[in-house]
Amino acid sequence: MGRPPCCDKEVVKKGPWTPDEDIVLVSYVQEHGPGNWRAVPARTGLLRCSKSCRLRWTNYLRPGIRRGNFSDSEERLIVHLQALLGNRWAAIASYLPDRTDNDIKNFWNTHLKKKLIAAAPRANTTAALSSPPPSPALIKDQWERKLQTDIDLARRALRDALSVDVAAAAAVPQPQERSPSSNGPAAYALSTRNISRMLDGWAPGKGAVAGSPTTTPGVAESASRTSSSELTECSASSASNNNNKPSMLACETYATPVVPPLSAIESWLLLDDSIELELELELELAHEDGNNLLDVAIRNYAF
DNA sequence: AACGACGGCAACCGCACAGGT
DNA sequence: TACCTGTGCGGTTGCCGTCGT
Repeated sequence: MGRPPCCDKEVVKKGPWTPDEDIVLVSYVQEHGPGNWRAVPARTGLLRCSKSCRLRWTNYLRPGIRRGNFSDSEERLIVHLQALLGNRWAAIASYLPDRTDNDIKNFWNTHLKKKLIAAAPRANTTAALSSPPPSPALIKDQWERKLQTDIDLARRALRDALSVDVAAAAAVPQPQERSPSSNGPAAYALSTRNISRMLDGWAPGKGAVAGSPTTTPGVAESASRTSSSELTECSASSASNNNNKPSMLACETYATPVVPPLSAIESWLLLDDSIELELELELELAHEDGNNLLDVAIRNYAF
């Protein structure tokens, strides 16, 4: 299988995106929906690689993205999901639909990793959070196969848990909106935030998947959890207005992604520390005993 | 005030995979 | 079935702002 043709054969611009480029990209996506990224540079005149366009959209311009401070519950959720799923950031991000995988990855690498390392003296088992629990009884291949099975089972059960817990959705802690005063340093970042904000009113038209740049099962799960959100087509004609005003988004109605009902999973994931240590120990034992992660979780937390 | 070290984060790179032909 | 193309994903890089000296 050959490597896909890369844009670097052409003259492509690299580096930070400018507000003008963002507006061009946003306008294009409004009109055509996300996808067919290969056509974007050609049809918009952007001197950007198609991959760069996609990345810019999915990680920054896409509606419904929340940036900035991670709440404590988000932090703990990430830690536990990372322990379960490993560095599968897209899968982890599917459980935090308003966060991008890139954001979560960066947050993990810059904050959580250090935090866990700093907390290591508290419990040696914390190391298990950043790497699969090694079992002397299992050789690497066996371990990996088993891990994959465990992940699949865990994800299925998480999905089930989420689907039956709608009633508890109200209990989901709402992460704090980042205040404008805590914005990043760059004035440009501010402007892109504004672009993102103005896109809150936008929902893709037919054939476009709202806020779902990926087709991974995890995202599909995320999408299923937003099924109650109302999606309405936007007026394509509005996209021709390029004056960077919110009014350019002439959607009749729109829906921001519904925060998924996470209380059941959170009640399991957001354990207190003492329970957490017991669980980690048992998870290691479970691997040696041939049990799966989910059995342990169910046995302990019975969701 | 100037400079260097450090940290955070946006963006890039390259591989893997899925779907179409 | 094999190949091609588009897209997704995780790892890594490099820029830029902040902090300390």
